[in-house]
Amino acid sequence: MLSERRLEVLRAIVQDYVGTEEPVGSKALTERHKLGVSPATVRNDMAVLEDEGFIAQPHTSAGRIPTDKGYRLFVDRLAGVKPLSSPERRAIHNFLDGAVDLDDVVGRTVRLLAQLTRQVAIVQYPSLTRSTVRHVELLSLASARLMLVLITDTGRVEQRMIDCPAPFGETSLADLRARLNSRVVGRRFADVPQLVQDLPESFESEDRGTVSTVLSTLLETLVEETEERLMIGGTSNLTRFGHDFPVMIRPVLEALEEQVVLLKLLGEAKDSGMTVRIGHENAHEGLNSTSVVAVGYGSGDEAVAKLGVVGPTRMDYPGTMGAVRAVARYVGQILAES
Amino acid sequence: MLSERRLEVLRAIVQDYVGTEEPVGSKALTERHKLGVSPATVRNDMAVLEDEGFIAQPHTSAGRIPTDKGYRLFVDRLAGVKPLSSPERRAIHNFLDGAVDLDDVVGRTVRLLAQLTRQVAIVQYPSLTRSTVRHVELLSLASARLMLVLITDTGRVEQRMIDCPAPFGETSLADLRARLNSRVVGRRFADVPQLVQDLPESFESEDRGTVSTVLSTLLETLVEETEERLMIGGTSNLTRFGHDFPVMIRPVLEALEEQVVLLKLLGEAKDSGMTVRIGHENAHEGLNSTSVVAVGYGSGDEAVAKLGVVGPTRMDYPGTMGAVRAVARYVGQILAES
DNA sequence: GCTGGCACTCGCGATGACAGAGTGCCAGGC
DNA sequence: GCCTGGCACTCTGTCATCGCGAGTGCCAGC
Repeated sequence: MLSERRLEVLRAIVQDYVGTEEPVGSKALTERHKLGVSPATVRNDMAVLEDEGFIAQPHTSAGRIPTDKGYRLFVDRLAGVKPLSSPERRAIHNFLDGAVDLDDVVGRTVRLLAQLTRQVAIVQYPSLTRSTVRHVELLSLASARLMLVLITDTGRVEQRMIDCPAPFGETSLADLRARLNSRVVGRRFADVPQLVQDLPESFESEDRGTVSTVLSTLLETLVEETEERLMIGGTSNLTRFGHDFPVMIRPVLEALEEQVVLLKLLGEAKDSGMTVRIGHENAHEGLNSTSVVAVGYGSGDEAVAKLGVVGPTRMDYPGTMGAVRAVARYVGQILAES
Repeated sequence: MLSERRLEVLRAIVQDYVGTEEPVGSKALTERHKLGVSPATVRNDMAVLEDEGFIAQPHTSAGRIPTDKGYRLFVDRLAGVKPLSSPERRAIHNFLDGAVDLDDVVGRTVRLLAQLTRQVAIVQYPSLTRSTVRHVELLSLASARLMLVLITDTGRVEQRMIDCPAPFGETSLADLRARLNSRVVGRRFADVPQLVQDLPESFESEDRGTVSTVLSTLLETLVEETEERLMIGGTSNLTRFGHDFPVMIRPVLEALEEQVVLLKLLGEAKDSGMTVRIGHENAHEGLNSTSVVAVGYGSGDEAVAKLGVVGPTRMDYPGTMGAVRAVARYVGQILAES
């Protein structure tokens, strides 16, 4: 077990390194922090911390920098979540309140988060899996061509074209529309399949083919759209990465372009509470020198999606976590209201 | 006027510089290209080209690199558009054919373009300005709450919530829906306002308020959505920029994050034919060291939106132009079919 | 267990020498 | 008049050297 003072030394190292981007030595530490001991003592502590793998020296006789393990300890035991300043709070409200639709909410959120944390922000669209159906609409575009529109409680709209096997009259259409809605409105996506299972049977035989087609398209949409979408922003903050960034930035940009990678990244985050993944804790290689701070957000108690930021392992964890949490909460509220 | 050979020298310089990324000297030129003259002669030609401002030397006694003006001449007079290879053509078809909806088409296009050109791709969503209305749908969500869904011929769907001033019956709703559609379906957005102008008058006085609200929301949607959306991709290709890229890349990433900037950028491109903007020809400062190749695309003869790529001024213009044009054509076809 | 002192290591920046690439110019040849 | 070969010059990039400063590890003493 590490003594109280050693932890204090680690905290000081992390804080200074995050601030200066330069390896921090024993003398500088005692000057900037009131540790109440001499540099020599700090050196001994540092030697221990290095043995334990919490810090490392880039070269012999340079200062120390925290390792991933060091950051981990810092996040878990030494750092709290820094609450936002009230101007920052106000900024969140002002910025998000003007949103007109879901795309807008997500877009604003991503920009806001990037700006607050000065890092790359990722916001997942509210997942359809846990959503409920607000409305299903069927439109007749041509005699044998329908359009299916699905509206969710999170304000998302999906549409699909349907080519019917046979012409489908307006009355049948109205009938199907009404029955469909009475069964699925307010229900969760997951429950829809069994709720509509027997619908075709109640129609005239000539219409059954079309009804089945419509239903299968609907179910397909539900499944397909569970593949979530997301939006990212603030990539220009990557230039803040460090001096050696040409080599670091490439794999990160590449990872950010792969939606699949990002979805997996967010997926790995815990459903509730904040998740911080540091450096090599990230499964994806390209992100081995980055940290990810992610949290779920949702309109009710349940998280419907996640959002977070990606930045250098050398980041201001308390501040970042504070911003991420605050934004997530407020987005949740916005969604609940709309 | 520049002699034939001088132009040939310029072409050789551009080609070599694009290939090697290094200032090209007279000796290297005569070795790699069969100019039929000695290095000394080429030196004289280079001196002239430099006087005219087509090439420059980074430092005294270094090789020459093309200036923006040099690239301009190259593009205008020396380079054709390189047709794609047939594997590339096939790739386009394979890649775009599987698209299921508009988002998907745009998403695939942007990825494809980034991959083909190895540069940053920008694809504008088909503009609603020149689009026509395929269908307008009105749904009643609650007694005094409606949802308006607008479907365009390019497959785009927009929805808006409407809070009615007074409850609105199902019959009135069906009535409004029918009349609205009979008037606007197949019409251009620009024509819609006058087509629906007198609609409220034909309704009962108690419903007029709601009808007006619906109409104004519809018109608002038409206008608002003329602010076009776009999608970008391939930002990791920015790392290919050059050696001095840390300083170049930052403003570019920043510019790419500003949709407004990009829309203006595409807006500056000619409506028909391909537009190439080189270096300082771009109005936006951050893009002064990049070139933009853009072209309109559309489902019919008319361009409904634009797409293009952003890359270093030192880019393979013929190849890039070929790829951009080919992709634009094929996307146009896809849109026309759907 | 903390502290001050001391010798040692190592990275970094400045300096200078050097090779290589490229230029401009000039005199001579076709 | 235009092209060519030759030559002197300039500049960059690289490499080795060197001294400084920061930082460490260890040890003896309190």
